[in-house]
Amino acid sequence: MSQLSQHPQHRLDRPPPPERSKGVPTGVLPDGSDESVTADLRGLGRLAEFPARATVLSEGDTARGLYLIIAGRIMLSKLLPDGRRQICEILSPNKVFGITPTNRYHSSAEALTPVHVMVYDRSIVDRSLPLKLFLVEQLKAQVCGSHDHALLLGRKSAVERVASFILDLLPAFTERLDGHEPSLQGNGLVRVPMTRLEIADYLGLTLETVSRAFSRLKRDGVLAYDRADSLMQVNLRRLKPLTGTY
Amino acid sequence: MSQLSQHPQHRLDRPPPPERSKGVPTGVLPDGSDESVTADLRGLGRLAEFPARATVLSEGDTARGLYLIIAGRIMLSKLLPDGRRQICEILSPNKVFGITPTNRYHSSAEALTPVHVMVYDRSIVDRSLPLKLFLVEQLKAQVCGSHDHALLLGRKSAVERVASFILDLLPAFTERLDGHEPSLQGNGLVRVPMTRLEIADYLGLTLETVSRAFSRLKRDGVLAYDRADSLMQVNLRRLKPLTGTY
DNA sequence: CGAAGAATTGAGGTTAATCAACGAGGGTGG
DNA sequence: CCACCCTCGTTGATTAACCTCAATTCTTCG
Repeated sequence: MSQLSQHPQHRLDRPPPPERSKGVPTGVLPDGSDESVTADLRGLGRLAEFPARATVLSEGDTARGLYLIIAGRIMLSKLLPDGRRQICEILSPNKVFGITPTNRYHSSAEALTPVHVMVYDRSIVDRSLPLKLFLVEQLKAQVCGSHDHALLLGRKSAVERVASFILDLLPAFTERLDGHEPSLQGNGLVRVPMTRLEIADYLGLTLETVSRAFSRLKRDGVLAYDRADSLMQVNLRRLKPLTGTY
Repeated sequence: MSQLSQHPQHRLDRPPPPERSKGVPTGVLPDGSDESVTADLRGLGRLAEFPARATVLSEGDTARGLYLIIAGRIMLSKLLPDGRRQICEILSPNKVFGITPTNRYHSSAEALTPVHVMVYDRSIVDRSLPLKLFLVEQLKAQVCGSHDHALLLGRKSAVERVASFILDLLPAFTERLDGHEPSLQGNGLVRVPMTRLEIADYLGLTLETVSRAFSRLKRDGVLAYDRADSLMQVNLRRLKPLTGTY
């Protein structure tokens, strides 16, 4: 009856999640980096590497500097005092994090895959014009991405959220299929790099609801998979209308 | 049974909402602008004014330029094809909108109050360094604000969302009350500048749920009000714990 | 092989949405 | 000036979606 105890699902003690997908060689960087865009910014910072699931920075920590993803993926999250978690963004190479208008980090950053990042001290950021100009472009994209995420969180149903999430997993394919392409995408496996709990925290759902949505999409023939962490087939023509966006 | 028909509540035909609070003289600019910060950027753009509820720009329109709020408030929103709406941000003076990484606007902007804005053509923005540097600072704040909003939309209950919203209405007071200040704030009225529907679209709820949350807070003695558009008293000490954040 | 975490699935409960009725406030026109 | 209308807001009854709790299976790893 307490209105404080509804959305939650996992409070407080959150054991460190182990690295996923042990069947795949780790240490391999999953995302290709776009060398050209950031090449001129390399000299200003220092390179750092983190294994999957490592915490790169924590909400509330004193902001040491800015991070630029060279390779791998990062997720940004925020916690409520009772342990409810919201994953706010999932960032790819060339995206920045550690953004804050104050002197403390506003959200936590965790490596979703093994990552390579460039770290720029605050003093460097303040002085480097190219870095700031780069920042403007990246922040524009991140603001728009946040708006899409707000629309998903505030107005989409569970299935719509999961369908949207899966579609976002396939950036290489979302550009195509504007008309009549092969509806089955069978390029081997599409990796699902997050656990059901992480997906749930990203989509504002519980892990059970995410699991049920996946099962439903599988049962309805929209997806085909054997393992939770990879999709063998994605029927885009049927998936897209389920996102609520099209 | 259709999973497409849950969150909605208002689809398609959305009649133009009339201006609120007819009892207050309009044309008066509600928010004071911080002249100092943006003074040096004034010469680059042109000033424009919009009455309350005017549409400043629409999602999907070709991006003509960038907008800086001088006075008044703007809300940014996105629509799903079936009419579900999410208000993504509510912006105050010195904030910018019309941000897009492409050549089309990514969300719509509507005046919540009468507004004064500076309009900067894209070509100007591309060339003006001071403008870009200002942009960086503002975008940092907006990214963090979007993260807070994601946490609210994804993980907070209806009452927590409304309590958080009300707390955000009182920026002049949120800084105080870190310890033991007067728990009743009786400086005349706190204006609620949005209709229940707009609040609902901002908080990812229905207008009925918002209304019930207000009623509950009133019944519980957390708020006191006679009219829906202004609060006579806000018990901050009791409101804060209801936001889920503290 | 056994343990531990992740995922799935089912049963039941709770929140918020939906559907509906009513009332208050402001504007308009007779 | 009053009747009417329209929108907004409130409140109640009901429904539906999602959460919670729980049991089971699967995978991975020691």
